[in-house]
Amino acid sequence: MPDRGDDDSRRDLAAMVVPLGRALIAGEQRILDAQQLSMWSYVVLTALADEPARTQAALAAAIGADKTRIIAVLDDLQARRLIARGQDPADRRGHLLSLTPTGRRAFVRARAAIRGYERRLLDTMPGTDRSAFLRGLARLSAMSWPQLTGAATEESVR
Amino acid sequence: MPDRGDDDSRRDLAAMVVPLGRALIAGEQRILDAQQLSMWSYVVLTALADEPARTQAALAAAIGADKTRIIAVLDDLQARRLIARGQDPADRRGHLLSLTPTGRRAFVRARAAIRGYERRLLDTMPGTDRSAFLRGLARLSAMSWPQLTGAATEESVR
DNA sequence: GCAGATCGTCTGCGCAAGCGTACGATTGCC
DNA sequence: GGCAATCGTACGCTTGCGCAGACGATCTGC
Repeated sequence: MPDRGDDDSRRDLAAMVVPLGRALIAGEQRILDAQQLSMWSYVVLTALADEPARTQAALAAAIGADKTRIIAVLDDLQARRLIARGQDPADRRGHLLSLTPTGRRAFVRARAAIRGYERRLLDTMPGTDRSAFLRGLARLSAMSWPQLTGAATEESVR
Repeated sequence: MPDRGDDDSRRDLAAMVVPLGRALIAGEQRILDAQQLSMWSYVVLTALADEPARTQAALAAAIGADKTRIIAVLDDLQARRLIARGQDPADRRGHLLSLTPTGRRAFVRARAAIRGYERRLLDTMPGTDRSAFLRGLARLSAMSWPQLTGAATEESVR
């Protein structure tokens, strides 16, 4: 007999995931405030730490943001010498975006603080649950948007 | 040696949880559209199915909504005979809120559709991971807001 | 070398949500 | 019996976000 017992009583997935997301955002915002970073700034730094971007449009697409809404963020980060916004000699329309050494240090510091915060939360649960939780979360979050939303109407996901 | 290997490379919790929440909302919205229900309507029905409310303010507080913003929702649900908004003989200021039989049927139908959707998503992962994932998620989402956000600044969570 | 696409920037619209205020009706305290 | 508090309702303000359009500068295909 499959353990469907908890299925009827448990709350909806969205009813747990969404408020949790809100709380995580609020908690991380606090940490980032201490580092004078906004959430968007941190997302940008994360993306650029992964790899530099050849255009702002590409960066915006990579982080799922509106291309017009990251301009102010980039302006700020550039003014604080955390990123470099250089001319692309091969295409003078675009801007080459990369982290400065200062920017990379700031990012590493911010991420360490955030990782510490998350670790404190995750350490609330047993170790085996924690890794399974992270594995499951990663799997779901790796699914594409059409896959995730499409399962609402189509009959098979796999 | 603890398995910290994935910790340095994995994405931030919030970066996985928040988009997942958005996708879940979008998927469930699709389902609810088919039942002519909004997300707020569904949340209200869920709360009232659990137990009737003695005042609108209590209901709003229970679902974490603004008391002024559920008025239109209640108006609509009442007009469609899904909820009953009766006068409280003991306190003529408040309204007794409860599900009508029709409302309960609509709720059960909607929840079944949503559960099916979530099951299709969860069945993507191995069974053992699934239950651990749900357990961990439930644990995190059961933590209070001050607990979740406070871990950002304070040193102990437990 | 010209037409059409792309890039960064600016501006404005629309929507949803939270928050505060106000107000009449009503209740409970003392 | 009077005063503060509560309930439901309406209104407006503000913030954040997505989306769209426009513009000059620039690149690419042909």
